[in-house]
Amino acid sequence: MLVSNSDVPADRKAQQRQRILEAARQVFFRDGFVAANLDEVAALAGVAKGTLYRYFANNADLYVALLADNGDKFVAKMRDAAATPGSASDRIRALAKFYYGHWAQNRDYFQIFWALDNQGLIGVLPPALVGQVTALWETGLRILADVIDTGVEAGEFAACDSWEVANLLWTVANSLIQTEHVMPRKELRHKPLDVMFDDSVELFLRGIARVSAKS
Amino acid sequence: MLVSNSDVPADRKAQQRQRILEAARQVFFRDGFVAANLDEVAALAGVAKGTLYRYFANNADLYVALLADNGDKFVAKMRDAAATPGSASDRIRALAKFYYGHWAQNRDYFQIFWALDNQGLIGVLPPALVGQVTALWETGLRILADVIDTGVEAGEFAACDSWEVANLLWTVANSLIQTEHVMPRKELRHKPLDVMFDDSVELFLRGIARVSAKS
Amino acid sequence: MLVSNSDVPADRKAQQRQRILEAARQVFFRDGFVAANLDEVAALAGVAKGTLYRYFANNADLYVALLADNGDKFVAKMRDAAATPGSASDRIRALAKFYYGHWAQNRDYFQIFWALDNQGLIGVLPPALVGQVTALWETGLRILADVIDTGVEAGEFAACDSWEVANLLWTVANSLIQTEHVMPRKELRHKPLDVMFDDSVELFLRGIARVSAKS
Amino acid sequence: MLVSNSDVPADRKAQQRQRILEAARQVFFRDGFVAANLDEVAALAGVAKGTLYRYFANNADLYVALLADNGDKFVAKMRDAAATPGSASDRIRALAKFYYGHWAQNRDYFQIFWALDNQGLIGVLPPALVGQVTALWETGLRILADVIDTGVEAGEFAACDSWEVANLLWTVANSLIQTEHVMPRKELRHKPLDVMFDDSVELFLRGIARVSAKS
DNA sequence: TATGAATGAGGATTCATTCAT
DNA sequence: TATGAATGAATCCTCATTCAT
Repeated sequence: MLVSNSDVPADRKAQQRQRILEAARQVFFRDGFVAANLDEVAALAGVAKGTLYRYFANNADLYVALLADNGDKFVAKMRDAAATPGSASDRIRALAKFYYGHWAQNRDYFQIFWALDNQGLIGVLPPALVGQVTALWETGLRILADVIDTGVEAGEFAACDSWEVANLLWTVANSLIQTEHVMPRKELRHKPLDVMFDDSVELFLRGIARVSAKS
Repeated sequence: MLVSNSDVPADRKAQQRQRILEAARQVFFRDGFVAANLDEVAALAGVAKGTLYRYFANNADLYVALLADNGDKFVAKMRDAAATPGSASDRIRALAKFYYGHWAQNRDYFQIFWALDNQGLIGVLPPALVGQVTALWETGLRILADVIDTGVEAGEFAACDSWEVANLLWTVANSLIQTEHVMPRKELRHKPLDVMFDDSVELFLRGIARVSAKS
Repeated sequence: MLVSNSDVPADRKAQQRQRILEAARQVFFRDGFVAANLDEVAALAGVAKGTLYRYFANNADLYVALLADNGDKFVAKMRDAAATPGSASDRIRALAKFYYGHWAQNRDYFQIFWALDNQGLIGVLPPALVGQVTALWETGLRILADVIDTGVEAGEFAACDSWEVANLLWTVANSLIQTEHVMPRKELRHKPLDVMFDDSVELFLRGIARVSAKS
Repeated sequence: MLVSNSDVPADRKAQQRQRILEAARQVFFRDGFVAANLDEVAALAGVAKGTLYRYFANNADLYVALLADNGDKFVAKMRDAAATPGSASDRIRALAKFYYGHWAQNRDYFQIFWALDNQGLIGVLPPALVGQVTALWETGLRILADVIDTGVEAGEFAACDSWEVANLLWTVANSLIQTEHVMPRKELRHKPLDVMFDDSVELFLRGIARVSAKS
């Protein structure tokens, strides 16, 4: 055999772990962390409830894993977007575009992510989880700040505190997404989210543009 | 003298109600809606568990009342801020200042407000509540959009879709606040929230300023 | 004044007592003793909950009063029916007719009466209540047995243990009524209750008739 | 050997279920449906409170199961009694004898059965339960009516509406039982229930006998 | 005497977690 | 390793009764 027979169960295990994570994602998304029901997670994953505990120590641990799961892929793609050729503005637009698309594909993930605090989980969850999330956040900000720095160096943007500005842009993007969740009464909007995403990036870019460039 | 002494018990009742609301605010803030414990609310309010149910039909109703409680005061103050004399930009600054201050004084209230969606409460809570929150939201946006409109009319801002722009500004403000809750690791910030609030407003104002004004 | 002013409140009291009893009748009937809700009784009676306790010591006492209330009227009317002129058979028919009519007019009362045991109230309720009910029962049986005795003496019925026979007839009547409550699926019946009442009385009369009388 | 050992847990489950049902029977009998306490059921069954909910969805479901439990055995035995050789009268006597014996052995079951209406459970309980009870009732009546029909055909009984007559007999039997519960003060009786059962059957048989047979 | 606010014991139900098989 | 039965702590909500006004 090309594959040692001890690897097969290992693969199995990995697959099962994924199935559980996928089930958890759905349930946690729909019901929130506190209201989520492990019975349902188990049922959706097609395993017994007790089996969950062979893969995840408990509720919170499953939650942690859920958050960690997408993190790596996310950062990698974000770097790709930041490496788009073109001006700093273009790269910011590319980042925004990626971010929006990523959200559209992973709404539930963002949901869980934001819920971190709103459900009073910080302080309850193991510090390791909070650390992971924070690290992810920081990495994203760093990528953004770097792009802004290059824009400033190239004379494209006015001199600024790139870290703060990155924070602002990051904040705007997340907020648009968040609001989409929080305020489902779409008539308050009258513009679809992707348009608002573009518009807010443009507004933002105008806000940080080098003034002399405008004259 | 003109007031009959039968109003005294009514006052009592109102006070009791306020005490319960205050206790609920603390508990709901700390634990979130789903995890909140009515026993504890009762204990904090210094009443028996059963007494809660004389004032609020249940969990959700208490939550509703909590949200409604601050709403009216909020809108009134926001109108005051919007009526500040000065340019549209100044009035927007005043609104932002008020908003930040209001948050600083009512952190828990915002917390509860945002939790609406993150805990999957929309769809669980009585439509009346969701309607109330949405109406509050809309009123705030309307006030903001009106200020922007006057700024456009005065030639202070570029022509724009004031409703959308109001949405953006509103979003930024809320997001800064929200992020403050979600990301307590302050070292990712390096600037205090009030400064970021000011900076983002300035960035925003630059973003919507009439371009010719810059030349 | 023709009426001393101390009697007026006494009348008031009696009226209020009646109103409470009437309200209790409705609620106890609909919900049964255990599930009945004093809040609702008070509301229906148009008094405050605390007021109930000025008229009745507690739950059970109200229940007792409810049962006692109709008892006297019931016995008096039953005596009237038993005094109908005619044969013993005719008087039994008159009693049955009265009993059916009384039930039709006081369904809820019978309901409460029967519920005595089915809700495990005997043993819980004060012995005074159980005594009252039993006495009522006994009085009814005695009236019936006396009629049967006269029928036997008149050679209309076969010699029999009139007390036992009265018990049987009494039982049949109550049971028809009881079944009407317990088995609302009327299609199991196909005859209306009044007809069955009549038929069972005739069957019963045939059953106790002096055999020689038939030849 | 042919039976897989996977049936063992199934057996366990069935036993556990029976133990819970038995405990429920005692508690429900003593206290009635509304006043019954699941804590006590669990304690009596020797299981944890939560365990009840693995077997029965809730209060009412347990009640349903309780009623359904005896139903099948009851019908089977009743058919046996109806198949006794002899005259229609004898078969009716056999049915009465069975019915009395069944009651004597399953007093609590009858108790629960009758309580259906007296506690206002019809309309509260799931229609499925009411349907089950009604079906049981109907089956019993059908068996009885069939016996009466054969008696009429054999010239043993007078022509009659067998369904109505079955209803009457059924009613008498239930009522005697019911009264035994409702009126525990035995001194009102002076004859034991089994004697009254026999006597009432004889009275009934005389009542429906072919008149000409008497001459 | 009437009120109705307050009480708190009581009971149903849920669900994360454990553990024997 | 996987199972799923059992657990019991946790929490919501009800309502008869009391008592200060």
